[in-house]
Amino acid sequence: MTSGDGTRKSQPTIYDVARLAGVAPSTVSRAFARPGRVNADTAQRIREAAAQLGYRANPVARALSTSRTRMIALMISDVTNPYYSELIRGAQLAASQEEYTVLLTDARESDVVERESLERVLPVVEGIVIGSSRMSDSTLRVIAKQTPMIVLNRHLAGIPSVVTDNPRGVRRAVEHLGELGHEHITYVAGPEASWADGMRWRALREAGHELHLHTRRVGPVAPTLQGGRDARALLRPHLPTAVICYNDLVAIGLMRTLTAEGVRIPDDVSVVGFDNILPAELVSPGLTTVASPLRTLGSTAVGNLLAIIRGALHTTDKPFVLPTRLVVRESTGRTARR
Amino acid sequence: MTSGDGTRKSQPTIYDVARLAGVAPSTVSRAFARPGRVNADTAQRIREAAAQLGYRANPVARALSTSRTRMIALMISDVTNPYYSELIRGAQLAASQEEYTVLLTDARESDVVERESLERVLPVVEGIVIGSSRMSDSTLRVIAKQTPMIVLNRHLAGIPSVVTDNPRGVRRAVEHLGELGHEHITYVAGPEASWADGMRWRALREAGHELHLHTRRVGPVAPTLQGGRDARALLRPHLPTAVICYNDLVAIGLMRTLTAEGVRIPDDVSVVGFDNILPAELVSPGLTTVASPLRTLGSTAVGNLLAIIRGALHTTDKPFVLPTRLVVRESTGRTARR
DNA sequence: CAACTACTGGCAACCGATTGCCGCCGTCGT
DNA sequence: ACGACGGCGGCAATCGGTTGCCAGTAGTTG
Repeated sequence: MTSGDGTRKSQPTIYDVARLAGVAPSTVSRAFARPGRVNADTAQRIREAAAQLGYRANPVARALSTSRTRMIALMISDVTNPYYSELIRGAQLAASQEEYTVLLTDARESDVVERESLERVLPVVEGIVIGSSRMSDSTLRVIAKQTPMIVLNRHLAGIPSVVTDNPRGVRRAVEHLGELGHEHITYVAGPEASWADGMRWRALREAGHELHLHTRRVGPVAPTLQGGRDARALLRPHLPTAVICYNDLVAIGLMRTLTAEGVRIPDDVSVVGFDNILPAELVSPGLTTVASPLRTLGSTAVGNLLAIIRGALHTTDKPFVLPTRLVVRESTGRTARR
Repeated sequence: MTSGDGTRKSQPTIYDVARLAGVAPSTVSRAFARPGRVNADTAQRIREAAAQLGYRANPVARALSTSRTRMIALMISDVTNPYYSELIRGAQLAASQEEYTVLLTDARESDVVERESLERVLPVVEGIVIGSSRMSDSTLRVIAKQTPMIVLNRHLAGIPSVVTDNPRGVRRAVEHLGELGHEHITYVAGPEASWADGMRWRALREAGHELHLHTRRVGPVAPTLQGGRDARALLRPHLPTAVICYNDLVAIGLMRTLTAEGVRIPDDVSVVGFDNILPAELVSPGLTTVASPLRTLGSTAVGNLLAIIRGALHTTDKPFVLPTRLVVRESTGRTARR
């Protein structure tokens, strides 16, 4: 009972090529894998035979004996989040440059799914980039012991990471609000487990202190549109004039809720987000945000990972820091309120 | 010179388990693969030994002899496009239900990249879902001959596909505009290679004819925000009162350009998009759009593909049609103009 | 009691590449 | 003339499972 498709004819193997070229299979293998090891004429004959048969090396067989699959995993918590679009793009970019394939594992915000897909994928990949994860530091360390790993926007002693320069970004945002005359800034916090959240709040406190602005923290809320809607309630009874949100989705959710109430942005409230995802540019008013170099984040993570796999880069403890940039749009301005 | 990571200790194999349990490796294999084939007591002993060693079957080795990798490919032209977020999610959902892994191949809108990543991925997967592709029908047919394939929103005789019910959706949109008093509808066309584009325009013509509305077609434009901006010029000299765009991105791009010019939406122009991607809900005014069941599209495609691989589903020629739904938001209304 | 069957477990041959080691051959040095 | 050596190709083991086939045992049947 063959499955319903057309004849899936078996690909030619190294043995077929060897027979046609009149050499041993091992010679065929070497002809492709180590140039120079085989006599130029022989190699030429082999290449012709291979071309004639349309031979392509079977990656599975190769992986079995070399245990190099040329695949890496990229683990994220939610493909649906626009934050990851550009990140994935960057990762793919860097991977395909070295002829690697990236296996996307989407945890769908569930730790069960995360564990399962990780287990399915781990034995197949040569390394893994943790874009985001619900797993504990210790669990991650266990995994890192088995396979090369890079972590994004999170700090784990002994495990290489790539992070964005939150302090600088926050600083710029605070300066911007300060220049607009705001004296109080409220931070809408994201998930407590988020390392970036801690960084942002701390940086905000410090910047506020230096620039003589009052800071306050509310939350945490979920890092989603809904989280932003939920944040509205946390801003009672006195709506602040300036709000910095954990990320763009939260900021957008909040803006929409406020706008629906008749609150004017930026006249009544200025709102700032983080990351600069695509929708930040599309909403009205456009969202002022601390932009992360999302694509670069993905590509340097993969680049570093491949370097480690290659043995070219030594597992450095120091996080690799990527610069941020304040993108000013229309969601921030002088307050019309007293 | 080992690479910089911790000791990547080799996983235990069936040979280790066999030794510990005092049986032959083949028995271990059978104990897991065919329940009942091995005596219950023996199987129990083997399971204990495996647990003790923390044995996990090596998927690469298994794939070599069975040529079943439990991986499928999902090919799309641009991960960055929000259209694919939900689609990917749906695909992952269906795949993980049957313990399959999906390999995302992002063509980055380049045929070279598309070919390369496809070649890298094809020998490894058991089947492929074409989410979008620049490849010609004949090229796709060649590939379909080698491996099970499902195509989305495109029709290829002899190759199973999953499509959205464009005619019905268009019909609803036209009725909606008709009810609002519009008498002329302009269609901003997408890429000529797009099968969906042809469907939409044809359905629009027909619906317009039946409902006694005038229809016109401009374009084509790229299926992106920029395409939408470009579309503005095509609407001169007389701005129509109602525009249906190839997809949401085009619609949003167009709306932004118009709004920047001071054109009021929907008072001066009503705009309708297709697909109902996330930003459609976020922009102001909210975009009225013919929603595709994106997640379902992804999951049924993968579901059908796996059924074909399993041999359970026969390669049907008939496209699998998924219903659309008109989502009315604020971008459509009665025209204030004469 | 012979014959037949069902149940189990082992042997060994794959799947398709990679690679250590050996041997053949021709060349060069002394 | 003989040994050393470099170039090149083949042999065979290996990666870790899967599976067809066979044999031994026990239970059943006539």
